[in-house]
Amino acid sequence: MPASKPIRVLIADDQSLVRRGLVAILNMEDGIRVVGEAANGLQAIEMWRKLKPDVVLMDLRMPELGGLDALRKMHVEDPTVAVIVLTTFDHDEDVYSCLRAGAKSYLLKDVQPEELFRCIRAVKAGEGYLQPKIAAKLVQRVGEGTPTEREIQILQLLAEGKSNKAIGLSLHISESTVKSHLKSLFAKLDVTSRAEATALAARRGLVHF
Amino acid sequence: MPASKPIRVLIADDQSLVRRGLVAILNMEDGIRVVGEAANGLQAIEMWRKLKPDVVLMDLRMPELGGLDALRKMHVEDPTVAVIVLTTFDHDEDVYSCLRAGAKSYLLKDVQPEELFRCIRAVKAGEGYLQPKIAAKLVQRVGEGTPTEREIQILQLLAEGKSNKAIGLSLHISESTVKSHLKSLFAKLDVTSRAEATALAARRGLVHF
DNA sequence: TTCCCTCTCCCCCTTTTGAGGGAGGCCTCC
DNA sequence: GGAGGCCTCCCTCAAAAGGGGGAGAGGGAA
Repeated sequence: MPASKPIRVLIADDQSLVRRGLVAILNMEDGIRVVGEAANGLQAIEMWRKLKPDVVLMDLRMPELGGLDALRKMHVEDPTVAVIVLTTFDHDEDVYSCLRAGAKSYLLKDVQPEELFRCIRAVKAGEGYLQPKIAAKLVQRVGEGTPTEREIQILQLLAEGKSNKAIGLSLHISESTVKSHLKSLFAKLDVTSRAEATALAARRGLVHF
Repeated sequence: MPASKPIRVLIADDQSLVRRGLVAILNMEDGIRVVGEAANGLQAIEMWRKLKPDVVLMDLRMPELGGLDALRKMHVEDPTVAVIVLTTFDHDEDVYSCLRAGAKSYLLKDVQPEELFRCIRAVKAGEGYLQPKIAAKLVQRVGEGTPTEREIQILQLLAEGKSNKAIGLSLHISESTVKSHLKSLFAKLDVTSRAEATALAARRGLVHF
């Protein structure tokens, strides 16, 4: 029992129910201590600067400033920051973005408490921690064509029900160009219609409604 | 302080993190006692029969048997059953379905613990409990045309990227009929394209990917 | 430099979609 | 018995979408 120095954890989640629950669970575990709670990204950064916790447990969907942006800002200030993203959604796109932004781990909220403890300890030790489910997504990712920024932009407008012409007007490009982008986007997503593309975008979290 | 008879609560949620958190929070509150935990709908029904709790706190998305189906079965056995649906999503369709199925309340997980306690006490007292946000959805609901079963069915296939012809083949109806249904569906949803319909269906939870 | 990718735009062509009508059969509710 | 809703199917027709091809400009990497 390392009663010497408990791991100091900061929690960032906008749902107070989840926050309180996490506090209760983590504080029951030996060697782990919650030292702060934040309800949004701004608070999280602020408290992180003040408290310098060993590990940050961060939700993604938060008001004011999302977890991803908060993570990015922390990573700029301290590239060694130990952030575990803990979220309900396994939107592929979020996983990639967070890990690219320097997250040490990406956990789904259906994780077992014991695994969460293991993860916190691993991250505190400077290691990364990936669930097999998440790791599989990364493997799948390589090789697949990744949509470009422009394509995502068009996908967003498409999902709002806009026609190719309307999309072209919005982005100040010709309808032909829109169709051209959509052709390569459809190929990358492996879909054949805009309805299918919209559904897939919703599943993967490519666009945010 | 009613130290006399605490309200006996059963929790049904597949995420052990949430479950444990709820237990910790609820048990800290005077007059409320968690008497059981279930990880899916089947377990929930089983434990509900055995324990006869005063109040059931139920998540919707669960393996084996979802919260809605579990709620329905309980309601058949005991129409006075006191179920509070506690979920992350405010998909309009879920709200209507649950309340129609006999839920006494529909809470989002971003609820404050204090409001959760109030809700549990109200429901135990035989009252319903609706957050203003949820109540507003119900008001909005009336007057709007509600999609029929058939329309939802077609919407589902549409969101999978199927063409009208393919949808017709799937449902053993003519393409003309599909177009006919889509016309009234579009009017009800107030959209003009299938991509828009798909996006709206995703938001409202009309279809399940 | 050459190669590859992205973004931009164009052509051609067929198929699908969406909006307008209408109509008959089958329900249920009043 | 009607009224209204739903499901089924039909017609027409213009617009949109999607699949095939090509092509030039720019940028970054090998």
